[in-house]
Amino acid sequence: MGASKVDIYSNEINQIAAVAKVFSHPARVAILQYISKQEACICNDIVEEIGLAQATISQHLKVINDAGLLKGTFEGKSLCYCLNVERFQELQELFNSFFNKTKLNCC
Amino acid sequence: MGASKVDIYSNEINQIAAVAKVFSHPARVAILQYISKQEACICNDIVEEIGLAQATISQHLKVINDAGLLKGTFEGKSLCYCLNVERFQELQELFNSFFNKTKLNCC
DNA sequence: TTGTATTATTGCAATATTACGATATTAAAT
DNA sequence: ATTTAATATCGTAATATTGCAATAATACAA
Repeated sequence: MGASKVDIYSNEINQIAAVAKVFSHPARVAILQYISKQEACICNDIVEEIGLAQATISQHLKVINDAGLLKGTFEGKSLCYCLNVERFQELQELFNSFFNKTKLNCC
Repeated sequence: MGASKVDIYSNEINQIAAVAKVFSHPARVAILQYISKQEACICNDIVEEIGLAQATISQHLKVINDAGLLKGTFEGKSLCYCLNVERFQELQELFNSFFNKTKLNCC
């Protein structure tokens, strides 16, 4: 007991939940927002900006990356974290399709 | 350590994360979907439908309810869980506004 | 190669979530 | 008042998440 029973739900449902989980921690929302705000997506003042330890930020970045939301590129010296806007859009559409479908037949 | 540092983020960011958390468990997504599908929002076959213990479903319903997404009414004998579509719409718009704002200035 | 700056990984402690059985609570029916 | 049903709450065990310090790994510069 204690573990989510992922196997009893449809793929669609698990997918929605997995995507939502990415956005379900304020640090990750803040990171996404910050990354997108940067002029040329310049990098890791994220740690200073947000005020968590570097290890913690790195961990959150991994979660964001696993969702396909990062597009890493190199620009001179340092790694550049960049939002994968296409994927981001994709997730938005996934959400909207769930919301719209759910709204349809309700009392 | 281990607890989310909610106080270092803006209200907006915390709000997004809180809303996402509701949808971040497949059982809750399934419940929302099921509730909306029901003809007149008739009630708690949710337990049978989803296949978790009654206590567990009740727990998830509490989370959904705390987000303002339930509109309980009585219809004859038994409690009727009903989706609060207005609130649901509100959350959708919150998400979309975050997504849209974030998409704007990116490389 | 050696140093330096940046990011990732590991190990661990604190906290949160998930799930369930058992036990209330509530409301209608008898 | 009792019974019966539906739902909520409590206590507890299992698992997951969050956060950090310490330690790798990586890449560029000297």
